[in-house]
Amino acid sequence: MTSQDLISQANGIPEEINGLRMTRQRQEIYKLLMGERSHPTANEVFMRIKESLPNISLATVYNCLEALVQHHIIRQVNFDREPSRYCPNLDEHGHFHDEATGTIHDVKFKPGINLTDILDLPPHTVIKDVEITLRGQLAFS
Amino acid sequence: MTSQDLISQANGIPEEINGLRMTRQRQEIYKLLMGERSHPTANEVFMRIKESLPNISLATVYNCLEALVQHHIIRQVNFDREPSRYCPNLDEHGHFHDEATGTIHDVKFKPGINLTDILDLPPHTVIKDVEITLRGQLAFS
DNA sequence: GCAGAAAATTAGAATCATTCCGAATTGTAT
DNA sequence: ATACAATTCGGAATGATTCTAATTTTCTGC
Ligand SMILES: [Mn+2]
Ligand SMILES: [Mn+2]
Ligand SMILES: [Zn+2]
Ligand SMILES: [Zn+2]
Repeated sequence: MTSQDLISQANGIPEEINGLRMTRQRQEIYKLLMGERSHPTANEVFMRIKESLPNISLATVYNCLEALVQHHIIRQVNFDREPSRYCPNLDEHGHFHDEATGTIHDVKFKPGINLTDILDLPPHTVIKDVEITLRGQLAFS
Repeated sequence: MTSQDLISQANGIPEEINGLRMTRQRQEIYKLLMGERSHPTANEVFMRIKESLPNISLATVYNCLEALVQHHIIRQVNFDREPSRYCPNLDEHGHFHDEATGTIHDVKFKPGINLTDILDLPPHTVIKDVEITLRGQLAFS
C-alpha cells in the first residue's frame, strides 16, 4: 500500500491513465476538469485547484495540463490568440464560442458525418487531427 | 493627382479597399501576401517586405496586418499557439498544416456543403465565423 | 498653396501567457 | 536503506504581440 495507492483510493481516479502516473496534482486537476466542463484556462485551473491543493504552483498546473494533453487524457483548445483552454471531452467535437457570454460550448457532429468527406483534401493526405471552431452568439428566442 | 494616387497607379492596387485607405505600406504588404500565398507570419512579412520598403518597422507591419484583417481584406490564421499567419484567400476554406514540411495548404470545401448542416448546434445560434484546421502529413505516393 | 486636424508610422517599452531552470521533494526499484 | 528517476516548485527568461509617445504624412477646409 503505497501513498500513491491511498491517493487514488480516496478520489476514485486510477493511479495510471494511458501510461501516465496520476500524481495527486494530476488527479485533482483532472477531477476539476471533469467536474466543471467549462473549458477553463491554466490560470483558472490554478485559482480553483487551490481549494484542494493550497500549495500547488502555477508551473505545476502547466506541467500537469501538458502531461494530460500529451497522454490524450484531456484536450487543449485554442481560440485565436487567447490563453489555451482545457477540455476533458475526448469525443470528436468542435467548440462554439458565444461572444455574448464568453462561454464555450461543445458542438457534436451530426451522426454519420465524416469530416474528410466534405473537404477537398490533397491526395495521399494523412490527417492526424482536426479542429473546428465557431464564433457567434446565442440569439434571443 | 496626390502622392497617394501615384502610389496606387504604380502597383495596380486601388487607393482604398473596403473603406481602408491603402497606404504605401498596406499596399506592399497586401501585394506580398497576394504574391506568396504561403501564409507568412508577421515577422516573415517584415523580413520580406524590407526589399520594397527598407525603412518599415515591425510595429507598422503589425498595424497594417491588423487593419487589413479588420477590413476583411485578408484573414488571420492561428495554429495552436504558434505565431499568427496571414492569408489573402477570402473564399471560405480551411487550413491543412503539413507537419513534415511545415507548409500550410488551403483546403476547399466540396461543392454544395454547408458547414452548419453537419454540426449539431444549439438552437437560435448565429454563427459569425467558422475555422477549420487540420494537422497531418502528405504521405509517400 | 497653407494652416490646422486627423491618420499613419515609427522605435522602443511594456505585457503576459507560457516555458525554462535549478533546487528540493517524492516515488520507485533493488 | 540506498540509488536513481520523476515530479514539483518558485522564480527567471522568452517571445509574440500590444502599447506609448513622438514624428511624419495625409487630408480638409480656406
Ligand atoms: Mn483561430
Ligand atoms: Mn488550435
Ligand atoms: Zn470541448
Ligand atoms: Zn488560407
